[in-house]
Amino acid sequence: MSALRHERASRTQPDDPTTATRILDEAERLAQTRGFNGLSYADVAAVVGTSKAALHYHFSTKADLGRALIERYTERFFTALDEIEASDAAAPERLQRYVRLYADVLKQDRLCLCGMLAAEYTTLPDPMRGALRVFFDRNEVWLTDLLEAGRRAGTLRFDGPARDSARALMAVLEGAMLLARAYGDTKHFDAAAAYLIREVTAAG
Amino acid sequence: MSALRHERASRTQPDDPTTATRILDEAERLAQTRGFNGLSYADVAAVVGTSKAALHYHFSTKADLGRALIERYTERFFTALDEIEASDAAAPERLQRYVRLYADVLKQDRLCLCGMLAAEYTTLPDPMRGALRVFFDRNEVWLTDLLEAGRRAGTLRFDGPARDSARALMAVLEGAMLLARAYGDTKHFDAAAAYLIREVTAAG
DNA sequence: GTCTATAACGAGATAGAC
DNA sequence: GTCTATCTCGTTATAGAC
Repeated sequence: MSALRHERASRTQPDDPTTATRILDEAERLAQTRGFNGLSYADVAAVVGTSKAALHYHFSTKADLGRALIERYTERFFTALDEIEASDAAAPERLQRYVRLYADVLKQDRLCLCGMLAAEYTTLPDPMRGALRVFFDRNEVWLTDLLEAGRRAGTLRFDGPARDSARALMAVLEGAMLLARAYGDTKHFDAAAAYLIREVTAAG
Repeated sequence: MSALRHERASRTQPDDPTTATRILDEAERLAQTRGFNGLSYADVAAVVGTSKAALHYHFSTKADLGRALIERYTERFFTALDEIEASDAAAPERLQRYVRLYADVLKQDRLCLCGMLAAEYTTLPDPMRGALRVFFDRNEVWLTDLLEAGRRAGTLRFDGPARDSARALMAVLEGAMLLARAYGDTKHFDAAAAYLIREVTAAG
């Protein structure tokens, strides 16, 4: 028992839902609602029930915390994309499930973490900027592959390079979240998403 | 001469390009690049060449400054839209000119002021929130009217309510600016905008 | 691993002279 | 209308006890 506890304590990033994880959870929530600059160690510590100093033990600087946030978010997001990959759904259904990932975030009154951080881009420390672009690059690749497969199969329809459509798709999703939240009305998002899916889904 | 100077001094908001205007100019630039929360009185004062206290004379609180920023931006934006209205261009051409308004902002390495503020929405003082929604509401109305006119004339093509397409259009423009700036590459924006215009423009 | 205490700085805002 | 000076508060970050 005490041996086990000691083993946990000796790790810098425990994988059971302890302090570090709860810090990330609350920091993520705040970053998605108020932005990274609108997030303070004091806010996080208050909810987690610890002290500002304890936070600095786990994430020595705010830039470290921010980078960890993006990396965890990215991993979780692409785990969800892997599940879509693993299914036998056709391209339009996969696209809808992709859109639903964004819609689920918005339903929690949050923005996409990386969309929010993109707005704050010029004020972010360098390691965070790099991690952000990794997220968007991987999204672009995933979507581009999906669009090309759908076009080959005749289930998706669009003109021009698939990559351009992938970028437009990401843009409309990020932008629609932004506007929907300002209106406190997820229907703004749903309407924009439905429009995009309709445009890209082959008739019949 | 001294009478003239006195007349100017007696106004709270002079309409010649003096201090208040220069404050707004620089505050706007900072808000569009770093965000409203990333903008400080000290930053603005340094560029304008005055003091923080002088700023407080013109805009007693930061919320006042913010509201003034949005209102001036909105007026300027709709002045540009009025010019498009006044032209005899067809709907597709008008839409392209609308998109160009956004592209021009991005070329200055800025985001749409209101798109940026939408990301910071939850942290904004109430008067600013109201002013923001006025901007988006008026945009939605203007675009909806344009889309409906184009569909009637047979020059634009889209399914469903024009308002939904208007919202999707705004979303993709705001989102594409966000992503393009993170990549430091306006081509990201141009590709997304071109995709949207292509989808909505009637063939032939 | 977490605490108290505090350093060091920058923010928005105010007072009062000129 | 603008200045200097200052106040108060919140921020990130650190030191050192336990």
